[in-house]
Amino acid sequence: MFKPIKAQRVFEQVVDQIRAQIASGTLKPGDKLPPERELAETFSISRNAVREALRTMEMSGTIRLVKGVRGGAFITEGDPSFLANGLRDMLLLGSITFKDLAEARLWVESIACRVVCERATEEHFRELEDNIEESIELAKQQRYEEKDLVGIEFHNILAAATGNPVLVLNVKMLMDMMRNFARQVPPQEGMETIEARKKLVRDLRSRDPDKADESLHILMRLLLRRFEGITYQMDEDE
Amino acid sequence: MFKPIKAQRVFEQVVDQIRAQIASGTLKPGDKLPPERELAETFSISRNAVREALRTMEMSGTIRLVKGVRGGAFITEGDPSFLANGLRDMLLLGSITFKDLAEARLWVESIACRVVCERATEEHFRELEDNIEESIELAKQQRYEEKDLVGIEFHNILAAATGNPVLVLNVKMLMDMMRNFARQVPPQEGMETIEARKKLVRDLRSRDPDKADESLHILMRLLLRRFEGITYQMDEDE
DNA sequence: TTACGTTAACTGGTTCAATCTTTAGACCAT
DNA sequence: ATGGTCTAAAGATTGAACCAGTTAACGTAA
Repeated sequence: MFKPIKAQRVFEQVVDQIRAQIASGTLKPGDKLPPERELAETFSISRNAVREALRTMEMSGTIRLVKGVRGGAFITEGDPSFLANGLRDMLLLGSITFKDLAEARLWVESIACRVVCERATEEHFRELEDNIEESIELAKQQRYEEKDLVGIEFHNILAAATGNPVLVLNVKMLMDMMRNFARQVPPQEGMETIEARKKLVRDLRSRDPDKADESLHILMRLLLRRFEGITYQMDEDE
Repeated sequence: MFKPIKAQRVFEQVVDQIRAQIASGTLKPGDKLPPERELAETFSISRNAVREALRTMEMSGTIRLVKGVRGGAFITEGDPSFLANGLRDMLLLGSITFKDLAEARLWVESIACRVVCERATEEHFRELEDNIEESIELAKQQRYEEKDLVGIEFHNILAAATGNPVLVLNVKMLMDMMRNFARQVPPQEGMETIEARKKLVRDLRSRDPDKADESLHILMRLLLRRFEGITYQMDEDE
């Protein structure tokens, strides 16, 4: 019947008002908010309260804060990759193991592959191939760390090829969480995963979901082998 | 070769240090951080900087701030429902449509159903049935808003029955985003969705993934019908 | 003894004013 | 052109003060 009373803090009201402006279309991506001092004055609140509000929105990826002249708070386009920051803590808090993560990732990417087989355009396949070429080039130059980053990007591109931004978000989150584990193992130097990726793209191109799924499993097995030590460590914790 | 230098702000260093404490196990869920004033002193920074750090961690769901004596900053268990705040903005910023969301949800829950067929225990099925009973009870009492909340919980229970916390997290996120849309339509009064849920649980119990998947599709169609107006609105925007 | 009100202390929430630091651009000298 | 210096704008940080909610301890009256 009655709702619990929740003391709304000042900075929360500020966030709500700015959000409302975004919702109503008054503020669009790329727009700049007034400077902190000015916001404080128009809201008749302290600058600290404004800062906490901006900090909140920065952390949720809604705005980007840039310092200096021509600086300020800018409404972002809406790239949700920042979300991983909060999720990383979930890992630290021990509620998620590497095994859970790898399993969920396989499930989600498996869907992605099936959808890609149905929907992807030639353009998408080319993007995936370009990404692989980039990995090969970096491997030749022995720039293994950058190669790993490009390798992660491969999966983001794969998700993007589904055309569903929610799935992209999902995969990005999972990849970011994985990267947290990746720091614990040396960067990949071999070419097996690149070969596996090539095979996957071939299967996707031939629009064969079952073969693509199989290729994905091969790719994931390579990944798991690389993280073997961590997997064991996780198992022991259980 | 060189990486861009990113000035690390004071509050970010604080967040990192606290995170490190969590990672090392020194800080566990339920633990209380020292009061703001004390943290400021030990870090040799101002209280405002501490506050911005705490605000950041509060927004990412890592800590819970409570006021008053015996108050302070407490490490949370790791419930990721906070993500909805940031994701809501993604919706507002137009990078995600209702169609994308519903589609992704169907994909993810479809997996969940298949896994549940393999893994769920009798206990899980009972939980689902108890949830349905609760919905029926609330419907009889015409407490439709609470009934809707219980209905959302049904899907969280379903995800939990997979035993994979990452999937749970995923479903919770999607449900939170959906709830954002749900505010725009009147609460559900009919019994069709409850019947559909009953059928789904029956199929899950008989461990028949294909029939369960079909039941899930029926359930989703009911959902989509309810949100029809919004769906159209989204389509027009495209 | 029990119930109720009062008070004190602790803690996050907020304000204010000042200073520090980074940045983009303008201007200038080499 | 290249590099240096200056300046204004904006966020980053500080420190001190005060506000407000919460809890426990205490005291008083039924």
